[in-house]
Amino acid sequence: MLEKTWLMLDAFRPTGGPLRLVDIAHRCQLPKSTALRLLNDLTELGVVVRRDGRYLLGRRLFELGSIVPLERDLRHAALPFMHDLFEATRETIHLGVRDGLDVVYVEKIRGHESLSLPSAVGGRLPLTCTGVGKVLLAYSGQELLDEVFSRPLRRLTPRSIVDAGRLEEEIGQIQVQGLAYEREEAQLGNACIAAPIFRGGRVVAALSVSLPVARFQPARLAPAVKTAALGVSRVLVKSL
Amino acid sequence: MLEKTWLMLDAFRPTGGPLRLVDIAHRCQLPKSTALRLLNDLTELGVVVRRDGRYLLGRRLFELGSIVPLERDLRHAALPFMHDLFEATRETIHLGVRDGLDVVYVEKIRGHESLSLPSAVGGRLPLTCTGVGKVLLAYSGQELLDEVFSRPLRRLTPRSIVDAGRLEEEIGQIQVQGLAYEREEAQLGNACIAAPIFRGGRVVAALSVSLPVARFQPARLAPAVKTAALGVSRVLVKSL
DNA sequence: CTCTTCGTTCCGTCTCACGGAACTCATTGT
DNA sequence: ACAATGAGTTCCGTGAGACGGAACGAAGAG
Repeated sequence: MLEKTWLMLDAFRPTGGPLRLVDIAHRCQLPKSTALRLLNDLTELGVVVRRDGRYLLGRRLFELGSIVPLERDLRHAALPFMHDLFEATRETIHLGVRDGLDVVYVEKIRGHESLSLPSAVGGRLPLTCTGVGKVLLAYSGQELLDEVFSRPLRRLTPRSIVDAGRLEEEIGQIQVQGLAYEREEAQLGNACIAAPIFRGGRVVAALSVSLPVARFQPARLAPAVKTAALGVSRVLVKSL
Repeated sequence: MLEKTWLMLDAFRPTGGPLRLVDIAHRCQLPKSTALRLLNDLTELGVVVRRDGRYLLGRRLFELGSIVPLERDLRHAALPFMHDLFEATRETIHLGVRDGLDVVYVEKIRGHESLSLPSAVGGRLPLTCTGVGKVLLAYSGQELLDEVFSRPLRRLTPRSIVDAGRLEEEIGQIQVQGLAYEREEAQLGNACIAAPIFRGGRVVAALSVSLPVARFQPARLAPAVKTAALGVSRVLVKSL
């Protein structure tokens, strides 16, 4: 029953709702009566909320999610540097960690005129399609690389890297430069530059600047991103 | 059983762990064997995580919490203005909403040298002890005020307002000025100025600037906070 | 070496989660 | 006007599995 509950909550991805009863039941392959009962229970608990007949994820979930320790400490350490980076570049800043073969975005800073990205805090994208993901991949060791190469590479745009050789080469470059570039591999029109954040010798996260390809100037952005990522790494060493 | 599960997750407040089995069992008034079973289930689901014998809240919770729609839309609308405000003041910025008689912080921006506040995203404080809370209180209607006054006012510091008359008077001032001030009522050494965010004629949130009392200059901060809050209100009207 | 204290395992009891079926209520099509 | 569809909801008999007391093992503390 617990399993069913969390399956239902997952059904709310990626928007958090609003969803109708039947949709939820269908996505989870559950009988309507079962779905209804569980949703009623969850509503009573404040985990989901009902608004004009539809269900949405509720505040209790938000509150608990906000205090998840790993993410919270990382964000706490990284946010000031992300703000520095934002002020220096005026572009969208992302902080992401790895979970399996995905990158999960943990924090984001955007300006008024920000481009709309397929990423959102709490969202997932394939490691191989994003700057943040490629950095994490390049520093996470051989076993992970083997696993990535053991299945076909996912594609989000015509520019996504789907050739294993091409990716391998790029991973090598990233390891040398300490930086990853990405051009329209996650979303057309969008480019990104990313740098790794370390703790105790291992990558724990990555920082990136995303912007329209038209404005993409790697040489200008590279030092700023590197500096910021390094700053976060230094704080992490002390605090965690 | 659902209820027990969420009771257990609440036991992780406010830090998210790490907690020992017995502590969790004790906080929830559950037998050890029951607590163990549930924690095992939750661990398997990725909702909690086990690290050297202790339990912590896990990433699945973080991801789901991040996509809770109400909070997400509000944050999305407010963040650019919060950054403006941060750049103008270089002080800690908060965004909070009301839940019952508490304020729940939904977003926060802080600089490198930031003061450590009792607030954190996902954290709760009594409405009457914070700038954000007092603003929300002042614009949420009479029923809420009645409820607040129907029980003794909570105290966080020697300066917290515990006199009903005093609070009533201040509520009046807030309604006139469209701004709330707070001096060491939530934490000694800390002051704050807050302004309401509206949507469809009702308060939905409040924005605040927090800083050491020594640097507190209401006259300088007031216009910036008001402008930012107004900006958010305008965006909300369009988008939601 | 004994006394705690914590995590873990086991198992008999009985609750309550489960989901099929039937019902209501709009909405749509003919 | 009247079926027909598809939504949300209610009901209830069955049986899986949640429950928690008790006993066990391990690791410190004094």
